[in-house]
Amino acid sequence: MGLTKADIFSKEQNRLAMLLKALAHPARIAILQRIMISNTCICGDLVGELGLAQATISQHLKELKSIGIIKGSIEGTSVCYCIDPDTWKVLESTLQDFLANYKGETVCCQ
Amino acid sequence: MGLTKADIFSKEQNRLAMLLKALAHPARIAILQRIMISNTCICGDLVGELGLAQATISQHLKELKSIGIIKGSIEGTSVCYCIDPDTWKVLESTLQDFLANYKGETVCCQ
DNA sequence: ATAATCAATCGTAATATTGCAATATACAAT
DNA sequence: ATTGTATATTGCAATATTACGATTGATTAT
Repeated sequence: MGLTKADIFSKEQNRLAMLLKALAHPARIAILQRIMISNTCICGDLVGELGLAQATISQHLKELKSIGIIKGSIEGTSVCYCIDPDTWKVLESTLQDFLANYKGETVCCQ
Repeated sequence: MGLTKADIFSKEQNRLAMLLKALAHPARIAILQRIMISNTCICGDLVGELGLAQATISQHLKELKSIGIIKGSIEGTSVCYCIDPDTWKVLESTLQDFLANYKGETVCCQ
């Protein structure tokens, strides 16, 4: 069908899946790394650096913004994007909780 | 176009994106949580619990398996799936590295 | 051998994602 | 007002994902 049955999963499961989905693209990984390293970001820089068209990068930025991972503010003639600390904290703790469920190797599947 | 331009990104960026993509679905989150909590897993159990068709769950398991997050072995009449410790470690450390790039709030975007 | 059970695969429909050219919008400088 | 510069949006084509019914293959019980 192509439509995720979100209603049969918990709010937390859906939220984590959506956050991960927003991160699950090399261009968005690269964009976030770039924002984190320079501790600021202007879209135009990315167009030159990433090798993707301006429309495509704008679209990826929009996706990251819509889920709340980044936020942007107009900085003179261009737009400054940066990580949203609150969402980032949620992401970190949610991921940590998820990963922490793993208790190490099992006795089966050997 | 719909085809990710994998060649313009680094191996690490592509690998992380692919791992996250494999996790980025509520059904796969739920499956992994179930495997982790019970410390073992049989596909049939999931069919009853998740509310998805057997074919769909089998497909999600295949996806997790193909990226190496889980591995399966035949356990009598059914198949036993469990977390692959090696891939899990890679996932944990790669994610940690990625998240650690964030140095906290910036001075812009206020 | 036959039936029963479990999981994988195939085929297909519906929907989502990726990427970009073209265009639009917003603002600054002239 | 016009031109330039930066980003957003639209429209579209190509491809990927999600879901499931139907079928197949493999194993166990009879």
